[in-house]
Amino acid sequence: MSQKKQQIIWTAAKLIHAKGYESTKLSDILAACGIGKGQFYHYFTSKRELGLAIVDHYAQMWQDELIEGILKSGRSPERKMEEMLQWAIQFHETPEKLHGCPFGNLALEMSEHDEDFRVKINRIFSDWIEELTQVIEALQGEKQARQKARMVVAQIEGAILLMKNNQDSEVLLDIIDGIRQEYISS
Amino acid sequence: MSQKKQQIIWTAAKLIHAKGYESTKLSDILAACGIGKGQFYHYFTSKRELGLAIVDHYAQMWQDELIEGILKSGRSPERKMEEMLQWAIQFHETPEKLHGCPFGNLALEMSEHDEDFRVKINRIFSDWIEELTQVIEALQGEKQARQKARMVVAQIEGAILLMKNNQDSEVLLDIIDGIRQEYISS
DNA sequence: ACAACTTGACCAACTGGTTGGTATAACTGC
DNA sequence: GCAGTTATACCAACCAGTTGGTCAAGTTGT
Repeated sequence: MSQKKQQIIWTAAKLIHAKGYESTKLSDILAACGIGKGQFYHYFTSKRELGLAIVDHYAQMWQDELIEGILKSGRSPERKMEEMLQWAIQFHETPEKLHGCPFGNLALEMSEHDEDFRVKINRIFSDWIEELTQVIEALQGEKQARQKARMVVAQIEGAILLMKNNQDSEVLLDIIDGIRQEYISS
Repeated sequence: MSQKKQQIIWTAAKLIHAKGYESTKLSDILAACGIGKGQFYHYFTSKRELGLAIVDHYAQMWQDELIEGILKSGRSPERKMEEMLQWAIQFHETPEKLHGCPFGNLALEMSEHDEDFRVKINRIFSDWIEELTQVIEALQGEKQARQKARMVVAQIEGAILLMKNNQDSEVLLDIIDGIRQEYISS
């Protein structure tokens, strides 16, 4: 993949994260990338292809940072949990506006209308839940570990949603603290 | 408010819930309502006015069913919690496609781009958290009751998000069951 | 008669995608 | 080295259809 194509994906990813897929028009993307439409279509066959590439882009980031970098690391389960919580804060709490979670946003926007989007996003969540299940087993044993992993993932995603609605990260921090108390400080 | 206006709001609410605000075009709404564009503009000054009316519509529904009907009822706190969980399932799990939570969906779509939407939606979540705090105080005491209420609301919203992404309600049921075990079966 | 309701053509701007063409870089054969 | 060829990158006008909103006119109900 060419450098230019990567750049377009990166730039468009930020736009779509901020505004959503449908609300981000091709003209917005072209302007932000500083390219013409013909050039865009040289690299992508459609806006949809770009959208899916953006999901892959974020998926790779999460795979590297969260799955491989934290949950599959050799560190202790307590450490993993704490790092995951810190990562969730860091990833989603930016100095400017609070856009929410790219996967959560796209899941809600696209899941019913585009199966390819839904499946890609679902894979991310499933991987997260799967790896977190292992961490929770190590922390509290096998009993209902998967259910708990699901609950934690849901809680983080829900917290991010509330944060976005509040346009204030305090609620995310509060909820993350509650999760921490339940899994690490006990 | 006239009967016809109510009908338009009701019909459009279902559409926007299913497809999102931006993706639901005025022409979709007109077709579903069986009215002309001029007629639409007789009742609403803009699509945005309709959108806000739809938020009010759902807010009233939640106020009646969830806040007044469950959380502020005279029943025991255990009963209230259980009914809230049942309500959350019932409200969001429909036989057809799983659209997710109207407030969650709109919160993610509109919070950064329309302050009036954000504020209205935020009021719903705040009311919910406020009333749930009282219930949790009655169940487990005052210690960190608000944090816990926030955690439960986040968890339900996150669970709905995962359900939508999975297009399968099993994950919602699993997480609701986990919440139940934490607050009622203990 | 008049307010409320309804109609549907019209509007300018916008939408994602198409197209023919130009510019530039890389390659090939002499 | 250089002209010619090919491949890649880039441009912007064009396209048909769509978008939310406007408007003059007509119909219905009281």
